[in-house]
Amino acid sequence: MVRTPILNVATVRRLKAFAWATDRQVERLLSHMRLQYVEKRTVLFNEGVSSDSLYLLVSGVAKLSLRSPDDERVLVSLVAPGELFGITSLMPGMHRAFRSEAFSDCWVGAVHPEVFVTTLLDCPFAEFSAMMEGTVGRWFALLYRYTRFQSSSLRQKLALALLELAQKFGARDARGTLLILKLTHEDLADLVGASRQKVTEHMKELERQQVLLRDRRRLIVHPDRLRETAGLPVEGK
Amino acid sequence: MVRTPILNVATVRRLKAFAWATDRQVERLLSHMRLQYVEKRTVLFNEGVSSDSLYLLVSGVAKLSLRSPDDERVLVSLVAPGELFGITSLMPGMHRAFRSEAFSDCWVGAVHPEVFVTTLLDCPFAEFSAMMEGTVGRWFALLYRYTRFQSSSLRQKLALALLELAQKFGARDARGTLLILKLTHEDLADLVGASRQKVTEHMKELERQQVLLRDRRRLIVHPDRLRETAGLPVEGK
DNA sequence: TGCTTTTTGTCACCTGGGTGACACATAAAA
DNA sequence: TTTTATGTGTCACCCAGGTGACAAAAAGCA
Repeated sequence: MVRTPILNVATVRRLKAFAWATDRQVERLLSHMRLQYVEKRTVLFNEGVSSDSLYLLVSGVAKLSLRSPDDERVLVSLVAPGELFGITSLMPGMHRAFRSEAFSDCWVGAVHPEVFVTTLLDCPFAEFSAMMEGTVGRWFALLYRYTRFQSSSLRQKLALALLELAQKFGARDARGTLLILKLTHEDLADLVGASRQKVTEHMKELERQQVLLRDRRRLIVHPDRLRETAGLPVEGK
Repeated sequence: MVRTPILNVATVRRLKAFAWATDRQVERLLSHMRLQYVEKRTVLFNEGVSSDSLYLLVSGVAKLSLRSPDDERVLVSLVAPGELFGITSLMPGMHRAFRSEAFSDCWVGAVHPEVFVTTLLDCPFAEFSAMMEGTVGRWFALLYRYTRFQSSSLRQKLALALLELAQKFGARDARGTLLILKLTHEDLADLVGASRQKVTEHMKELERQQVLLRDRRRLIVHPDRLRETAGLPVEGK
């Protein structure tokens, strides 16, 4: 039998969560929090699903992870009691970046992100989340790329990096997406954490496979094929 | 001679920056923005310094990078026109995580983070930034770790990961910092992106070097020594 | 307490990617 | 132009870390 923990202001303070909030705010927040018991190994949410809850870990350890294309698992982070997680819910456009599951038996509190924002910060949720997306949204993209890197070959890393560059610096072109940047192989090497020589080799190979082509020192890439070599699901399947 | 670009609401819209803001807000923001020309290779800010400006890239390409202990450079990201960068300034406690320099000649607009927040979101800056720190602050720590991973050996990655775990799950102990978690070598392997076998080897070695010790299945680590093997500057020098 | 399952430790062997070296091509500068 | 600097292509060689395999040790479980 598991005893339900008491979740009040004192508990929250002990957990060092919401340190900046007043007692009244915390109380209000708690009244909207659904406390739930999650058994070890249970999945709280999966990567890719849309996100509508923000979680506070009350006790136990939660795990954020990600399954790479070749089915390797990446353990992104372990969440300690008192930490908030499931933060993509603060940016409504965004889907869960990671899967979350209980690393040990846990007690977890769930709140709606709107309630969270409006009780702790008096400003409309829509404004706040737009702000978040405009400022930190990009940082998530970075984190996403780096976690993917973890279990990728150099070739895949290159594809991933070029894909990101195509999104940022790409211009439509008859032959594909033109990168309006002059990048040396050394720059790419620094970006993917590899040696210049190997980058040269792989770029040649990607060219041979028609994944990209070069016009002087400009790159023209084929996003779908890049996505494929990166091991990502191809758009429109 | 370089022609100063005109920065008005129309320009901002074209850049797709602050898409969520009203014309009036954008106008107000622009009136507080200091536009500056930054020549290729010039450093805008260095990692580790305290951050008091938020930047909007108006034209050109900016670069976020980081120098690892063994002087390897990591190119974290290239910033495209219309993007905001120098986002740590929104969390006052935080120091710059990366160095920023001009990848090509750039025009950059700088604003004070307070002005930014209070014009776009009517809520006190202090509250907003506390909120940011409490929610996305941890994500920055992750990004930081992953960017460091880029140019590290397995031994260093392990040290880095254990250090993070010690901060989250550590309890003071006579012999060092006790991790209140039962972690298998496989968990650690997933965390650093390595094979279980090699993790075992390195853990044995770290034990031999007294960087950590084991009490049954609990780890007791020595943060200073971990920091040293991770190639980070040791606290208190 | 014994039995089963999960971890740990340690091999031998293989491979992706790092390193240094150097010729060649391309750009920038004079 | 010619000169000089910077980027690219391709070697041969080396090593950190991956893989598979298996025995020993712990931890759970009846």
